[in-house]
Amino acid sequence: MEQPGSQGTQRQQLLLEELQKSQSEMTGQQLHRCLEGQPGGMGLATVYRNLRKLHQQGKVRCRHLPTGEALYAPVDRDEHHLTCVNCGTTQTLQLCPIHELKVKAPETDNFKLIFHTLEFFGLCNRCQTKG
Amino acid sequence: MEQPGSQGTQRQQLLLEELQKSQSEMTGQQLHRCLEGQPGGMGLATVYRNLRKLHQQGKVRCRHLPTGEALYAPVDRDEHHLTCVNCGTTQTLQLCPIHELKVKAPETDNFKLIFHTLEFFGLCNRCQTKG
DNA sequence: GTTATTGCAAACAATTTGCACCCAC
DNA sequence: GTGGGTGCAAATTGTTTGCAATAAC
Repeated sequence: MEQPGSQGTQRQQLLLEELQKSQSEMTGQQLHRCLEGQPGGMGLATVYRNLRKLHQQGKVRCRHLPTGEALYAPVDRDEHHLTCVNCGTTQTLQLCPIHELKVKAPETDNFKLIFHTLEFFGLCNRCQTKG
Repeated sequence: MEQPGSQGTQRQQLLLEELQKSQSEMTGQQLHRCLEGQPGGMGLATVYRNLRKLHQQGKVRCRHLPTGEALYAPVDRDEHHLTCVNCGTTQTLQLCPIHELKVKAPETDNFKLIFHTLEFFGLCNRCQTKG
């Protein structure tokens, strides 16, 4: 298993930088397109392989759209999402309520927490009034 | 848009009951297999169509395995998960830290919260010692 | 040299869709 | 009879894998 502190391979580093640069979360496909042509361009398979490794190293977090696409973001970007179950639009929530709270549970005793994902679902303003 | 309070169709009700009955989260495939043969048995397409509707009505929550499969659970079951990024095993966390905390953010003002998903990632006991 | 990483194309699997049929009202 | 819900099978799509070539150390 790759050690947490390691830099990772060049390609992994590149993906991570690309994600850091981006304002928003990116899919594997987007990362692939985005790096295409560039000197560091890489095949789709490599993109996915490295995204998985980055996730295993706790450097990258992902969530899934209803379409099944995975959206990736660096874990150090501490933001979460508000998604409308009706229209599917998402807004970013800068605040993270978890960090104001100690997670205290017997289950976490033997578990080394690295990051978490938190997503709120509900109805956006538009959909409330439309409904 | 279906109203939040509605009972939904018979099939939706059946799926919801099946999920309530189950101790653990279920995939679409499992629900399909599980209902097959039974009088209420339904095609795979119908299972997915109705799961989507249940999610839109805020009655069902889902999270995705690294494999891309979606796991469904009733929203009223207030549990979350602890997933090991290395071996992928998951434990259930009965406590929900969010409920002890008011989510106070400008973004949530016009948003009607229905439910949320929260998942912790890190290293389980085994993988910590192995690494 | 040995081992891990890559690219390509083929394979995979979960999910979605087209369409004809059926049911409820 | 009209509109929505359903089953089936086909199509779609994101992701993974096999394998030979390549780069890392």
